[in-house]
Amino acid sequence: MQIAKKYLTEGLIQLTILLSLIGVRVDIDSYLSDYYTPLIEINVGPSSAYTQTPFHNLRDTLDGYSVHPKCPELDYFFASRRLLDEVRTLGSPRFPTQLNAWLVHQVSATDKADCGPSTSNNTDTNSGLENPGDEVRNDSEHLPDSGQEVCKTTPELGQRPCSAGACGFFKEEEDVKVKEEEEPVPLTQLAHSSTLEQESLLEGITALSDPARHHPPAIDIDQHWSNLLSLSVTDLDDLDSLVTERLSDLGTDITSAISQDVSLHDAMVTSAGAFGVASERAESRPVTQQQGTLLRLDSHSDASPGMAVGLAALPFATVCNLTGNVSSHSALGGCLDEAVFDQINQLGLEGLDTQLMGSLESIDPQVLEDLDSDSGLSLESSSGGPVSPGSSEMSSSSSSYCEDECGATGYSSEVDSVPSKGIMDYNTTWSPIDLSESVWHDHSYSSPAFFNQPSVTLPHKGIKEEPLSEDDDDGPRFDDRELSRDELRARALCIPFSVLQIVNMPVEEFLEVLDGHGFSPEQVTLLRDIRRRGKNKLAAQNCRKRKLDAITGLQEEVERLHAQRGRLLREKQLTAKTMGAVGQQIKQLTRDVLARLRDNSGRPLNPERFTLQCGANGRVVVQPVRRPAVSTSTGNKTDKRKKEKKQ
DNA sequence: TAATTTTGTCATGCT
DNA sequence: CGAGCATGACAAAAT
Repeated sequence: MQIAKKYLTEGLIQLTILLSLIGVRVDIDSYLSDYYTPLIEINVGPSSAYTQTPFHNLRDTLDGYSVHPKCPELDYFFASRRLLDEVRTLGSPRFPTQLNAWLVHQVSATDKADCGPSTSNNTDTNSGLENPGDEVRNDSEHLPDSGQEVCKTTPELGQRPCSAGACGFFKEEEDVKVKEEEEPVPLTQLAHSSTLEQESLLEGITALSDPARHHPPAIDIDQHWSNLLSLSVTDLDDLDSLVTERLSDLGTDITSAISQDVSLHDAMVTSAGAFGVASERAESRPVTQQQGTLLRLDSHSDASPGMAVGLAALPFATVCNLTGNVSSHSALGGCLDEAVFDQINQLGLEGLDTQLMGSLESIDPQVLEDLDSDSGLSLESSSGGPVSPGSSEMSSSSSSYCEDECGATGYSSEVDSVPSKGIMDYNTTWSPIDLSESVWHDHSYSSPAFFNQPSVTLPHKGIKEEPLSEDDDDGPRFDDRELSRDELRARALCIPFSVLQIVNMPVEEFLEVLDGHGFSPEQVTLLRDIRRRGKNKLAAQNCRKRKLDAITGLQEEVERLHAQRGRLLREKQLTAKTMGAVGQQIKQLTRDVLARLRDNSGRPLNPERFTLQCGANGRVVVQPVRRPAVSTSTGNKTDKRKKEKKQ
């Protein structure tokens, strides 16, 4: 997995460089950080509780990166999300669909007939997966290992290795483009001229094109490519949720939805308006022929590699979206849009999202039960929060009282991440896109569509209770014990607001609700209690989180001080040893000097009775030993005192 | 089933 | 004065 991750990361970087050459702006950091960091925070997030800070306090400062002081990490999140939103706004419409890539191989002119229609025949999911033998056979026929043979048999193949390299794994794109105008570049040559990673990746291409050297089973080749290069490109928001929660159910449909032959070269040439060569070639050829002759990116939608779907696909998803968006400015971009994005729409939106909707409608209540916390109020740090698209929507909202900018901020729980009945009824403007972007990732109560509902439209008496009671399909299975006590109480008193609404709405709106709906005193009391308990629950969670952090910090401080103490003790021992050595040298010197001195009667001085004293002016004076003896005695006394103190 | 941890709630003080 | 936050304490639920 690490190797695959390394490949994909490096591939992403190279592809980013490539795209930047053709004028496509790609912000890797935002994607990588936006995607991976929340995942980290889900599991070991250092401040998941801090992110629960009610965000309506932050709504005015998010764009300015001024976030809650307790949550400094959100600065990074919000900055990344802002960049992501900018990228998303580069092109519209946005396709929350998936796209599989990137098996790169060569297709001869005789293969056009087979490959070309495959681009349009999107419902065919076996572009390389179900017919691996055909792939190998075609490759073996048209892709001999010799580059010269490639030139002879398929004069157009010279373009494809470049495109293969353009798939993200070659650097000198311009050079290769020039070469592809002059002469075909053999695959092996390209592979040898690249970096180690390129060689590793292109090794598969060579293997495919060289049946004489490698005769692995076709399924092995396909699996190899699936593991290495089959990158299921998924929308950033619903990626991990789809993987983790619905992969088993939707795997087949995802496969069918995203398996299509997408010509990256189309996108490249389309986007590479700056390259005259590419533009000329693009204009000189019919679109259909382009699709047939250009590099073909077989989408091997092997749905099995979850990590390939979950991790590796992400950067490429953004790249694909970007490519599509940028290319839409040109004529070929239009072709690309029509040929690719329409299919993506059909397959991805209609297929996947309807599948999601259907699966959500028929979702097992047990799942809800698993997701639901005891009281429905859980402090789950939302993985999708930082990347939740709801932020942009909410930022423009003026009346929302639960602007979950960071996704985990506010009164959140997993229970509302699933469209449970009571919540679904408020979500009158629910759409598949909203679902795919928020439901699976945003584990908070504060779904944008949900909380952006004007409060005026909310209070339909019993509107929350209706679905709970009227559900014929799974209502009875939605057990009451899954509701929190406050939810049950609110239900009992027919309060037309959810607990999270009550807790998250601003105090002004809360007061308006209390005054303007004719609630009974019991209802008002319950509403206040629900709000107070919900606030306090979050406060308690934050408090505990802070306490744990404080404990951790103190433990680290203790360790640091222990290390410092050991260091100081060693230093003290060394100093004492040095001082002892110096004292011995002084004593020896004193004896030598005194032995050379004589008293008034000409006798040598007794070293036991005299000593040398160094004055402040540098003069050395002979003194009787008494005074030094006194001083030493006092020194001993102080030492004894110190020792006693220590004991 | 007991021990431990987690979580929700209440009371209280403070801003 | 009320709302909200912080936190200790307690109890119930979960592990």
